[in-house]
Amino acid sequence: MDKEARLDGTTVAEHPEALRLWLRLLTCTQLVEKQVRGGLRAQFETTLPRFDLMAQLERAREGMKMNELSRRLMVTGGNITGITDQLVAEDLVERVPVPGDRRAYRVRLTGKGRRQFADMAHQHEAWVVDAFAGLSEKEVGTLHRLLGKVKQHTLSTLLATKEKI
Amino acid sequence: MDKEARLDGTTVAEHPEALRLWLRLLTCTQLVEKQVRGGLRAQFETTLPRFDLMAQLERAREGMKMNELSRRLMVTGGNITGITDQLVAEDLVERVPVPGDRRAYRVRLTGKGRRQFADMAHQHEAWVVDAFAGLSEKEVGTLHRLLGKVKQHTLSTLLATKEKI
DNA sequence: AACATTTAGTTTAGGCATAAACTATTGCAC
DNA sequence: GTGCAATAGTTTATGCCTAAACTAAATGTT
Repeated sequence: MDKEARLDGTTVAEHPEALRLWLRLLTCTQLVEKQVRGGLRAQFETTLPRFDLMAQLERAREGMKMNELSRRLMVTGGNITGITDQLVAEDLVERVPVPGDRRAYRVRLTGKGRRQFADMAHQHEAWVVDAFAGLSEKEVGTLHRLLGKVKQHTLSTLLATKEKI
Repeated sequence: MDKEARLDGTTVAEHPEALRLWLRLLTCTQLVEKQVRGGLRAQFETTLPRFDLMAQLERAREGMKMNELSRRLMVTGGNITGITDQLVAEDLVERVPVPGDRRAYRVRLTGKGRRQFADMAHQHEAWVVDAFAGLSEKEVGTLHRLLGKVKQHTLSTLLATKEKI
């Protein structure tokens, strides 16, 4: 049923716990993502990347530049171009020029986009709350804290790699 | 830098913790995945899906049927067809007929595939261990346990949805 | 002013993933 | 044994995503 089954004696001789943890983390993420993607598709005929992009814009009334979106969503610029093109075509988002820099523009939600996002965000929250409903409040806190440590550690080694410190 | 920035007051009025947790879970997974994908690409000129498929086969000496791979890796059959085709072309994997069922066959590692996988698995483990090096042994255990609860809960609601219980 | 570098965004080629339609075989009901 | 549903795997169309090459505009150096 899932990848955790992959584990066995020979591969994980030395640090089985880390590998097991990684596979479980991956499985959990995939399961929740599957729920969310399915819901977005079934109820709103949209996708997670489009939702994510709109979520970024929702709290930037002035809009956001492409490279900012790219950084925030942790995806490449070309990808942002593609998704933005779609959303523009459906009039959910618009490109507005940046005065003083003819290379750049800001992307921002249209009225239609803002309304549609509000609907989706509401449902989205419900799906996510469901996904973690098996945990107590305290457990949610613990999980958040521990993942915070993982994030910190990984981010710093990632930066170290890139900047050759 | 990452999606967690997405959060703000209006969207998460009721269950901010669950949403925050979800975004952090997603971020962690993406960060670790990025490390692993990058490593596989740089050092072995391969990809995570290919590695995952070979990992499944490594512990099935007789090989595995396509639909079994599909279930285990949680991806569609068509996808398995494509990845298997590539691996066959590189002689890392072979299709062997199943006696008594001319529709099916088993996919299994070749000698070359088995040797190459051993190398990769070794490196892979190192990357994963690194990713969680910021946690104590006890914290790893706690994280694993809590994610186990999430997995259980999500799996059961997912089954409930599919089977219309 | 002239030239190189950087920055903003797009395009292209290719891999991964899906859903849905398809082919071929199996096995069951009758 | 004929017909038909289920099963095994593939194909097709489409979308996400990346890296790398590209265009155009801005900036910095001399």
